[in-house]
Amino acid sequence: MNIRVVLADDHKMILAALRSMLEKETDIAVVGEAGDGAALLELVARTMPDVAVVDIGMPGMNGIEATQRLLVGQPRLKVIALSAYSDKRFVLEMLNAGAKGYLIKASAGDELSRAIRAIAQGQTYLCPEVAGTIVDAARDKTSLTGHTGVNLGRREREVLALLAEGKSSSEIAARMHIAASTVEVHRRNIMRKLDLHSVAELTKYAIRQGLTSP
Amino acid sequence: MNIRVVLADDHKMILAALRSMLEKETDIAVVGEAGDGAALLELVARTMPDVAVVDIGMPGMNGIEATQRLLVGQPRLKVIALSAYSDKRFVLEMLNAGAKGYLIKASAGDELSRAIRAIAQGQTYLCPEVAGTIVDAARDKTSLTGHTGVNLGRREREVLALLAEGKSSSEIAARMHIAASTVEVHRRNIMRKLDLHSVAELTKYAIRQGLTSP
DNA sequence: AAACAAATCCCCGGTACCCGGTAATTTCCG
DNA sequence: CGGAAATTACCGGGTACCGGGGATTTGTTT
Repeated sequence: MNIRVVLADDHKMILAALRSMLEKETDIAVVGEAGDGAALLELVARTMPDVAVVDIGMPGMNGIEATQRLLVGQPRLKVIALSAYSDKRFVLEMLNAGAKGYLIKASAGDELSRAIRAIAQGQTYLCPEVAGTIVDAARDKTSLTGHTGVNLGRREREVLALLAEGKSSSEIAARMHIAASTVEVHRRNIMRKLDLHSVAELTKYAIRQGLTSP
Repeated sequence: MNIRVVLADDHKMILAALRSMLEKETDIAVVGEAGDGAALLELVARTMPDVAVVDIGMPGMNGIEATQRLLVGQPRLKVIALSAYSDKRFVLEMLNAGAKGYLIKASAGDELSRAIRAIAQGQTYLCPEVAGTIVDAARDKTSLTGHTGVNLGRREREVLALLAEGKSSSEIAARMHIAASTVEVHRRNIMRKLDLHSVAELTKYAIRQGLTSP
């Protein structure tokens, strides 16, 4: 019985490359590809796969949000997160969202098929780099017991996205039809929540989150 | 006669995936993989391939610098740039560096093999998105005739990298053992040269250049 | 030698960011 | 319903960014 897999990434070429890598495995069948979160939701509902390999950094709906929504409708689906970064926040958020596996793109190529098989059997698979961050986080149990603390509000995400575009507070205020002072409060709350202290760090976080493109 | 190809990308999994995609083509042989610019130089000198597929965003030596150095030693080598972005500056810099092809990762998967065949026959291959930016640039011929205007000095690149890390001017000054005022001059010169006007834009540019990781 | 670019340093002024606190309203969830 | 969170808004202060100018040294090019 083949393991039915769908792939989600915003780069078509990466999708095609991952597909041909997985097609070499006789026990794995790639039954669909999606370029963004919305397409992934539709694809999963239609094809009912066993495993979804989801890139975190996708435009529009990012991988974390897509995973949350996905598992509401398809609780039996197994999700493997695929990301360029092993950032602690992403790992925890993605696992909290319900992902059963986490790989970084710097992992060896054959780790993906091994992860798929492990996850399909109900196991959890983390690549070594990520496993390290998990045990670190387990030390200060606050970050595992509660949520990660990084739950930005809808408006805060909007502000963050515009900040990362290079917009000034007043420009953002005009765009969002609120006072500049409010924009500043949002920014400061974002910085406090994420423990970041400069526009550069905010920008990089927004890029990792998929809120804007580099 | 097979086309001998080497691949360079900082993500091992992407390398493996691209390799298995290309191995389906009977007339293309992948003879090596490199994870950064230095490894690519060594690999090319050792294997003497026909074509090098180079990701622009690599840590350490980025794809543009690697391409320049590569073509000094191996003028007959054909380089295909592979990037997540179709930014005008990168396209022009990469082509000026000597690349014969430019693909974005959002291109269709089979474009890579088509591009490799075209380049191996001495042609030039640009994906549609990039071709558009080229003709746009051709309109104001200044950007094609002369250099792209983006020739940052060594110190300017150092400042830019630290700025994109979230460091303040005084922190950068301490790190580089120069006065804070000098750091500010560098920053302003960078902004003027690149026509960017905020730390967020500088950060994104630095990321695209591979000067820092998101 | 002269011309030029790069890198270094300083001054000034304006603006926007960064951080602190306070507080009202709306929205969401137990 | 009641509390928590999100969203809205303002005040004030310090610092750093942003843009303009000028000046010197060094090294390269012509």
